[in-house]
Amino acid sequence: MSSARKAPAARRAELIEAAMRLFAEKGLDETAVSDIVYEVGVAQGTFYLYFESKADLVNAVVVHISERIVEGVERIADQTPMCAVEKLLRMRDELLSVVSEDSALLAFFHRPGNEAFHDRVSRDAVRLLVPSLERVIEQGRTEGVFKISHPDDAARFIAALQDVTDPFDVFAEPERLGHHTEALTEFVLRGLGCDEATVAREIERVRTRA
Amino acid sequence: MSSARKAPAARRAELIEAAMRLFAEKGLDETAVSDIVYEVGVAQGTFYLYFESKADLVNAVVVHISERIVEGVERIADQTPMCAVEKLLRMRDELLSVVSEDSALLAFFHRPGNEAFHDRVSRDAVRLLVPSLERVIEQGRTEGVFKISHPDDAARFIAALQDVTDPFDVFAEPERLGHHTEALTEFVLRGLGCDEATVAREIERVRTRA
Amino acid sequence: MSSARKAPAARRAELIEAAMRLFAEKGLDETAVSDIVYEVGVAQGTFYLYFESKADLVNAVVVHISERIVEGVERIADQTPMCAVEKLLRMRDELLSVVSEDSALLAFFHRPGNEAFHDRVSRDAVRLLVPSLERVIEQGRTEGVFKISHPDDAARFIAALQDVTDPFDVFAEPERLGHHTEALTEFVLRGLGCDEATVAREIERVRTRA
Amino acid sequence: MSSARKAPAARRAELIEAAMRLFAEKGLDETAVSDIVYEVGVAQGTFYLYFESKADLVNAVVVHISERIVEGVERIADQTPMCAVEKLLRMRDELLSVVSEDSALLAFFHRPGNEAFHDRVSRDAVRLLVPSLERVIEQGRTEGVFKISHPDDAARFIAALQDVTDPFDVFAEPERLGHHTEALTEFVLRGLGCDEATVAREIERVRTRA
DNA sequence: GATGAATGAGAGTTCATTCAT
DNA sequence: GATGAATGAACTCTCATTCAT
Repeated sequence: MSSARKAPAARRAELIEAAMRLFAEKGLDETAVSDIVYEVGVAQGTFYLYFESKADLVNAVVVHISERIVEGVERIADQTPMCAVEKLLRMRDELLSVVSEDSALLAFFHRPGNEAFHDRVSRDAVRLLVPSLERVIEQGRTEGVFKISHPDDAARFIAALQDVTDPFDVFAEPERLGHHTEALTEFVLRGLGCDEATVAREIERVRTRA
Repeated sequence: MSSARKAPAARRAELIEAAMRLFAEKGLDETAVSDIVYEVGVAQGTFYLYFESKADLVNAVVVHISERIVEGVERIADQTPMCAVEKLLRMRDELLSVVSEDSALLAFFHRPGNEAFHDRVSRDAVRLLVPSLERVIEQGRTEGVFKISHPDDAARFIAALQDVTDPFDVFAEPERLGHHTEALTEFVLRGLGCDEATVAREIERVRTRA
Repeated sequence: MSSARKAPAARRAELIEAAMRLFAEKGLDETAVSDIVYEVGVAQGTFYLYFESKADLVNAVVVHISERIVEGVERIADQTPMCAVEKLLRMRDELLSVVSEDSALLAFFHRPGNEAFHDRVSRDAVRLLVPSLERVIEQGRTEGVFKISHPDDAARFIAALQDVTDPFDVFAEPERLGHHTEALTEFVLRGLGCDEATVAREIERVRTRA
Repeated sequence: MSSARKAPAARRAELIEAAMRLFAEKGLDETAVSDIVYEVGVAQGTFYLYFESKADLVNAVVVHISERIVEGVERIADQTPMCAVEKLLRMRDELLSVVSEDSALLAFFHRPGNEAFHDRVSRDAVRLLVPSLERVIEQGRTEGVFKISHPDDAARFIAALQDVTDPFDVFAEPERLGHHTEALTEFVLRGLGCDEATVAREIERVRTRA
């Protein structure tokens, strides 16, 4: 296959991707290092040139996924001329879309035996999301639109709600997703203390979009 | 040890408890079936009289924990003469206390290598919690205190927020726990559309209690 | 099921029959004592009231089958007023029919994992068959129809040829069975030194019968 | 022992031979994979580099033995300038000698617990022998020396008679072997329809040889 | 960098057998 | 006679990791 010499980073990426494919197919514990090297077409020993251990690979996969998920969201948080509510809702959309549009990712998390992954990515993504969210909430307080007392906790709550891993199988049908999005928007904006006019306006926007 | 003949249910419980102790100590993967039977003082084969496999035991442990967690909460939801806000806050307290007060449970979930447990119990508990929450939210709508449009989604959000498994290490210090409880109360009540007077009153109650 | 007290011999027979059914289904090694007692509906320990060990049961099954196979054949050998050729051919028919008509027996022997059975029954049946055959051949020599020099060896050869266990899947289709029977008759009668007239006559009888 | 890296085919052969030695000593079921690897001096896992399972090794042993047995016999069947009777008798001798001279093979088959082997090798060898025998019988018919009507069935009968696995413990004493060989020769040649002169000549040859 | 045969501890699981009730 | 929970040694097989080539 691809046994010829290769740029180290490319080999590494190739191994990570093969691993993700196999984890999605067979689950973490059922996937042996030998399966991964076979998939890529390299020798058993080659694996240990790129990863210290299987656990090390698992870490790399967790980081890989978390980064992919958080990337776009952070960019939005830092876009300068945009009001907090707008940012928050765009972050929500970005997060929903990154997961719902990557069916490999969904398969990966849904696979029984990948619960450990789910948990670690979830924690990691939440951890990465919280600072961005906190900044946006703070901005909203400055703008006078959010009346919440503890922006840091609120950031955690919102991050937890956005939980990357589809807790309610909401991605299964578009209709459920629309419903869920509307309810989430209402709940979060109210939770942050928006006035009813803003809440109503944003729900209307969600509804007309679908 | 306890090798004499025993009522089947007692033996089973004994094995589940020994397993939980060891999982908390060494993690799921590092705990061998042989460790569990040694702890209980029975033969290797006895284990397979009560569980089809190690995975079957893990399921039993998940169910055992979920039930323990949800039990008290459901009782509160069904207490007849109590207003919805009161129920909701008591459910919150019950949930926080069942986890924070059982240090074995915390140890269990914190142990690296038990992420899979964490995830599965979390899902399971959320699933069990949602119907109770939904009933309470519906009650609150009837009472005119919650203005939320979608009680079912709200129930899911609240269940996810109460995530049994200590998402932010909030149980580590009492001070953080107080802070968290206050913020959570504010966020949830606002999210459900309570009027500001109620929110303020309940936050005050949390604050003075600590 | 049949857990009530029962005549010892009946219980034993019940266990042997259940064992044979399961051996036919799953093979010797894949059938556990626990499967057998479950099939009969008695407790694990009851088995050891009737058999010393699993090996003891296996012996009992071998004996059971061999006896069933050889029984009718021996009766024919000892029927007084009948010529040797007639006896030999009737023994052949009896042997073919006892196996071909008992599909359970065929299933039993065909099952991969029952090779050891096949072998032991085969040896045992051959051993039991030889004395009867020897007497018939001796009778044929006296009658002047067989010219063979060593009746004892010839008996062994014929027994081996009749090998109870369907070496060539000859029972699969009736047509093959007819063909096989004809060829076997020709070969054996010639092997025993019959004159060509007798051989031709008996082959004709086989052919017109079918 | 021989733990250094080795050509795969050599390793495989080494394992097969060690297995045969142990099977002869202790029987199939009493020989653990761990015994085999210990005998060879390699690690447990090494076994599974060369065989998928213990059953896979057993297959390999069956094939190994069958091939060894049949090899010489087939060579004789294909020797061009030789008459059918001569070929048949040489095939008989070859078959008897390959088994009688390899005491390891005899020990192997006699060991209680190796019945399954006996049976499988027997079937396999018979299967392999039939085509060669059929060709020789056909040749004999062309030469006018065999008068049999169904060469294919006859081939099967002869193969079954030659049953490699010592059905009557005939190899125990040389005298019995001589006797057996003589009787077998007589029976087979007559069975194939040789004229009495040929039968008498060949029996004489057997007798004077011993 | 790459190979892949070799490692070997240890896992989960089975099952013939026993014996107190 | 009958029970069935308990036994426990022994099994096959796995797989992350190493290292001489």
